[in-house]
Amino acid sequence: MGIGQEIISDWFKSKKWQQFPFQKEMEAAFLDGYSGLLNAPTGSGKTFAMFLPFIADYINKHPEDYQTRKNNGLQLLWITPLRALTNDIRKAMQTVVDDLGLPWKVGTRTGDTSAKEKQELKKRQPEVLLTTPESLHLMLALKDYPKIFENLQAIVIDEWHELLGTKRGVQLELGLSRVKNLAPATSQAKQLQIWGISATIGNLDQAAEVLLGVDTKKVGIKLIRAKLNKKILIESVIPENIEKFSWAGHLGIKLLPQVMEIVANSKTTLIFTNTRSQTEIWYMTILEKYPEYAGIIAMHHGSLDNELRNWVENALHNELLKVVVCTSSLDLGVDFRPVDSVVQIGSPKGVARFMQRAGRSGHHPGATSKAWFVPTHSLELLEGAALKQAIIEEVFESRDPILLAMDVLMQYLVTLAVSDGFLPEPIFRELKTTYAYADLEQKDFNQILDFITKGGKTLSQYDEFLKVEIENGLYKVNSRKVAMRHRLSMGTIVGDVSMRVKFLTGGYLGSIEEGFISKLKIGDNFHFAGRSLELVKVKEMTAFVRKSTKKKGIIPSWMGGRMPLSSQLSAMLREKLDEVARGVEKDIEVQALQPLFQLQTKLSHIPRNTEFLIEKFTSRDGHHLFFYPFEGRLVHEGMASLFAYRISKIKKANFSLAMNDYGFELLTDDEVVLQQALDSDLFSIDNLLDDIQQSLNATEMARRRFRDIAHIAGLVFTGFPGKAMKSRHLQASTSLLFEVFSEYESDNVLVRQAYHEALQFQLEEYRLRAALQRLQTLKVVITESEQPTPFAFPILVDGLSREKLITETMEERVAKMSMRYEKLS
DNA sequence: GACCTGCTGCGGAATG
Repeated sequence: MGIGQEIISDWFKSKKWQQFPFQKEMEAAFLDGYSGLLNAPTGSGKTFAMFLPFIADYINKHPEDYQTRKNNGLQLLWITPLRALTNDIRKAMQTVVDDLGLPWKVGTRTGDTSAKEKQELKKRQPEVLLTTPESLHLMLALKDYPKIFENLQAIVIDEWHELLGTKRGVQLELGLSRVKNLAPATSQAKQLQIWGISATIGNLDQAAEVLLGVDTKKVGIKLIRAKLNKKILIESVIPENIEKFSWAGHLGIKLLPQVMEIVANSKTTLIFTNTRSQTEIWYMTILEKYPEYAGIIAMHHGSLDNELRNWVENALHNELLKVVVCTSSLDLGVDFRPVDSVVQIGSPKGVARFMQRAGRSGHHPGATSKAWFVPTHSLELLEGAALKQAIIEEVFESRDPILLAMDVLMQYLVTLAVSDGFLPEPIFRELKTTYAYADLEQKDFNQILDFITKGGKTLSQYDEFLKVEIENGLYKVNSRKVAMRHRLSMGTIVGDVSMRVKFLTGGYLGSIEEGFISKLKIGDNFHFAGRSLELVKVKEMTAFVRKSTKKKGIIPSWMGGRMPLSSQLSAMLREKLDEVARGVEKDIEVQALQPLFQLQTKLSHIPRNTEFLIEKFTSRDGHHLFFYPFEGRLVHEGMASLFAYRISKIKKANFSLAMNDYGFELLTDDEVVLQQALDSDLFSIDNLLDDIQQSLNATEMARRRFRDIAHIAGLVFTGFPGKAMKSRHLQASTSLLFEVFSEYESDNVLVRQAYHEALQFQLEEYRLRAALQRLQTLKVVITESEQPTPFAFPILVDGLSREKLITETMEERVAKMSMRYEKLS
C-alpha cells in the first residue's frame, strides 16, 4: 500500500514530527508514564513514527528500566485493524528505528506471515511487532505466551475508532486485559503504557475508557486532541434542471456529466459509492460514455480479488490513474497523495464517514480536502446542506461500545485453554477490569465455563462441544484436534458464504454470493469486476467464467448491511427542513430545491421542527399513510411495524410497509382509524418491548443474529481453509442449535445475546424509544392529497420494488407522476 | 429503457 518508506525517513530526519502542534503534549504525557488516547485527524498517518523517538528517549532517561541484554525482547506492540498496512508501516518504522540508532528489529505477525517466519518469531522476538487484533489472540493461543510480552513497554492501537463499537474491539479489549498483566511494572513503577490513536468521533472520552479499561486509576488517562486545522471544502452537485431530476432512486447516474467535469478538472478523483453493484455500474457507464478514460480508470470494492485491489492502490499512489470508483474499501489507511478530489454518490449516512472520505483528498499537511456530494434523488440534496452544517458545528457520531458479548468471551476462554490453560478466578477478576465485561455476572461466567467443558445442559452427549478439560482447577484443551480447529476459526468476522469467480484459464476475479450465482443458468451473461462474463460451469464453490462480448448483463448484488442515516445527520436534516418551513433560503441546496418544496407545500405541508407530518392519500392500491419522523431507516422499520400493530389493535387491518431514511408508509385496503390511534397513545413507550415482540417476528430476527453468534462462540466449524462449506449446511446447523437451546435451555447466554442484539442493532431500540418520546412532544399535522407528494414518492417507489410489482406499473406510475408534476409546477 | 440497492474488516492444518 501507499506509505513510502523514503518519505517517512525524510520526514523523520527533518524532524517534521516535532512540528505537530500536539507533539510536545504527547511527548510529555508519554514520558510521564501516562496511557491515553491521541485524537489525530484523519490524514496524519505518520503519527506512529512519533512514538518511536519517545520510547528511545525514555530508554535514555531511564536506563535502569531496561535490563542490559542482547535481546530486549518485545518492547512495542503496534495493533492496526488493517492487515494490509502492516508491511509498509514495518518498513517505514525500521528506517526510523535505524535513524534513531536503536539496535532494534521491526517485525509483523498477521495472516500473511508464513509458517517459517512464525518459527523465526518464536526464536527471536523483534523489539517492535505490528499485528492485528486477531493475530494477537493467535499469539495468546501459543504455549508459553506470557514470555512474549514480559518486557513489553508500550502498546499502540491505531485507528481505534474503527474497532470501537465492534466485536473486534471487544476482542482487543480482552487481549489487552491479558497482556497488561504479563508485563510487570519495572523499577520506576512504570506501568505498561497503552495509547490509542483515533479519528474524531462523538465520544472520545468513552473511547479512551473502553480502550484502557476500568482499572486505570493507577495509570492515569490523557486525552490529547491534535487540533490540526485541516481545511475542507465541500460542495453539493446541483442538478441543472431540478424539475427533471429524479424524485427517487439511488444510482445518481444522471449527474454523470457534472461528475466527469469534476474529474476532468482534478488531478486524481476518488468516486465513493454506497454499494458494490453501484461501483460496477458507475465504472461501466463511465467507460461506455467516456471511452477515453480506458486505462486511467479503475474500480475497487471488497469483493474484488486482492491482487487487483493492490494493483489499483499502487497505481493510485504512483499517479497512474485519473479516477477510481470505489466503496468504503478505500476509506482507510492509505496515503494517496495524488488524490485531490473526492466525490460521494448518494447519502454518506453519517457526518464522520463523510469527513473520513473527504480526508482522502489533499492528504498532506497544508493541503485542502475537496469533496463533492452528489445527490441521487431530489430530496437527498437537502442532506448536502445538512452535512455542511454538521461539519461546521463539528457534530460527529459516537461509536457505542459493545457490552457483555458472550460469544467473544467464549472464544477467548477457549483460546486461553488452548495455550497454557487458565484458572477461572483470576481471569474473572481480570475480565471485570475491562469495559465490556465490567458488569459480567458470576452465574453467566459459570454458564460459559460449563458450556465449554460439558456442553451445557443440552449438548453433553456430543463430544465436539466438550472442548476444555479441568485438571486441578486448570481449564485446559488437551485435544490436538480441538486446538487446531479453534485456531482455524478465531476472530469475530463472520463472512458471507461466497463463490470464487475464476476464468477457465485460471485468472481469479473475486467473489460473489452463492445466492446470486445459483440464480444464473450456464451460458448466462453477467457483469463483474468491470467485465462482461459468461458463466461456464460451477464446481465446488467456484464459478468458472469466460469473457463475453455481450453488452448487456445482470450486475450481481450482495446482501450487505443497511446503514441507516445517523441520528446526528437525521437531526441536522430536520433542522434544515425547519429552515425551509420558515422560509430561510441561505443554502444553495435549499434554493435549488424550491420547486420541489413549493409543490410539497401545495400538495401537503413542510413540517417545522415542532411538527410531525402525516400524509394520507388513496390510490387503486388502497389507503396510503405516510409518516415522516426523519429518523433513519432502521428506526422507521421498527416504528412502521409498531404503528401497524397498534392501529390494527383498534380495528383489524393488514398493512404492507415501506420505508426509507426520511419516513415510512402503511398501506391497507380499508380506511385507517388514524385519529383514534393518535388519541390512544400511538407514540407511547409503555409496553414498547411487548408491542415490538408482538409486531415483529422477534424470534426470526434473533435466529438470524444467532448464526454469527454461534460462529464466533465456536459452536460450528466452518471447514478448512479454502474448503468452505455450503451456506445451506451452516444455516441448518446454527438454526438447529438455536431451536435446541430455545426449547431446552431458555436461559442460554448465547440465545439471550441473540435477542438482545436483534433489539439493539437491528431495531435500534434505543433510538426508537427516543424517537417516540420526541414525537410525543410534536404537533401532529395531517394532510390529504390526491397523489403522492415529493416526500412520499421515494417511499412509494421503495414499496413498489419490495412488492415486486411488474415493471410496467412502476414505469406507468413514474410517467404519470412526471406529467402531473409538469402540470402543477 | 429502467427512479427497482445496500460497506468494511481477519484468520487458518494435516495429509496425500
